[in-house]
Amino acid sequence: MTDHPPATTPDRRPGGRTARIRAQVLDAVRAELTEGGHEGLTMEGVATRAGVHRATVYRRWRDVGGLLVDVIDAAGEMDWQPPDTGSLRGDLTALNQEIQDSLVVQPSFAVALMAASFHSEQAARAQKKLWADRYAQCEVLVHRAVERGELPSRHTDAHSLLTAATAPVYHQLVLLRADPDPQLPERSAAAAVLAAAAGAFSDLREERA
Amino acid sequence: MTDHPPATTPDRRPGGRTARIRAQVLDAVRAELTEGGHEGLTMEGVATRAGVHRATVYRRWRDVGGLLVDVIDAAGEMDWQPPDTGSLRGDLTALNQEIQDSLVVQPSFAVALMAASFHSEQAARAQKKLWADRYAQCEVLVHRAVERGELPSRHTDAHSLLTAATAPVYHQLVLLRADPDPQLPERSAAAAVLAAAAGAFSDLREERA
DNA sequence: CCACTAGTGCGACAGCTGTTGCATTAGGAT
DNA sequence: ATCCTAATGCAACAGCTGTCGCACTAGTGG
Repeated sequence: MTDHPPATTPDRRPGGRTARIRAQVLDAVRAELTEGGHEGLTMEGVATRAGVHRATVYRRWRDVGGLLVDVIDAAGEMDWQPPDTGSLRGDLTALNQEIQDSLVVQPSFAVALMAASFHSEQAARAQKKLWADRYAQCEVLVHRAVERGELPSRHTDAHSLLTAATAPVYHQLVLLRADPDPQLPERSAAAAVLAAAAGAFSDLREERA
Repeated sequence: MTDHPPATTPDRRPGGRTARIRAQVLDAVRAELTEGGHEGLTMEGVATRAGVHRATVYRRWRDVGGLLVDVIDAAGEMDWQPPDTGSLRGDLTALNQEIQDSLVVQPSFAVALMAASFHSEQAARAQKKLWADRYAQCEVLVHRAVERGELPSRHTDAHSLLTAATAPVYHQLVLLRADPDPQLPERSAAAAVLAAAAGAFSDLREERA
């Protein structure tokens, strides 16, 4: 067995007990993660909280990284919709507010996930994919703004604009660990919109499909 | 002994052997960190590489977090100067380029430090302080730009501007783990300058000293 | 040169982590 | 209802991690 156990794809026997134990374990992971951060995430602790034997957790998820991958994938499966307030600035502000809220809550599941994804290569890949999906979903905000005529050029790099708007929030709260600024979501969104209006993200050299 | 051993302040006996062992251990930490990332950082590995007994490392630095604090503090002690190219956009571009270079190198000591600072509360504090110092140093870029008349208002929040300029680089490379974009440093800097020129970071409500 | 002692090396130890073989249970199929 | 077997529980095990007492080395001060 060189490849991983079918943690995310319980094909063989999808029946009651297996699914039940998987749910118990994933719930335990989320609980441990939000309570004690990624530090408190132990195979032992998860097994105990889930009421499952250690060996079972080791066999199905191999290590902490495997648990995280499963949790991240589960998070990606829940449907999520970007805000729609009627204006680009409003949308980006709402998005930033949502991000800030998820990061400020103590304890923050989102922060724990980011921190933990540095532990495991698999978890990092899973989270990279999750984030790519979310940002791809958000590109519709930019397209709507272009259709409304809020942006000067049709050649606006949506991803750059979204990154410029949201990155400061993550940077302040995750990396710099600064105290949350209630005005940051709006100010960062506004700054990105102003830069976009000035053509900062116009993408004339690369036609992205 | 409830408080930590005087790892950073070897007051009692600053003599040859103690200082020599500290240097050996810190060198070993940096080497292990850059080679294997924060995953490969083990007390055992550091001790072996430094040619020192495990018990010595445990006694003086207590755990991996203690090692990281000492390394981060050492990194903060080396003097660093923000770029001075003659224009705000040039300065921010150069700064972003410097950041991107430090993050793109494989293996990246900077990324390993960030990842590792999620492990330990002490390391997180040390790095928060280091980053605050660096950003405070960079505020001179904004002040120079104001004096040159590149910015419309004297009330420009330097920290917000700097964050807006640099955050996307960190976000792309550290959190989103995207492939490095050689144009990102300049584009992000340009976007921040445009936003600042449009008054996005004017701070009229709070007079910061 | 000698005495003092902080700091280090050494080895043994407990506790924890992850693995493995075997017995048992429970979901699925005939 | 009964059998089949995947999945789990159980327990013993090796390996690693962190701690501690003791001996000794090497700065430090006289």
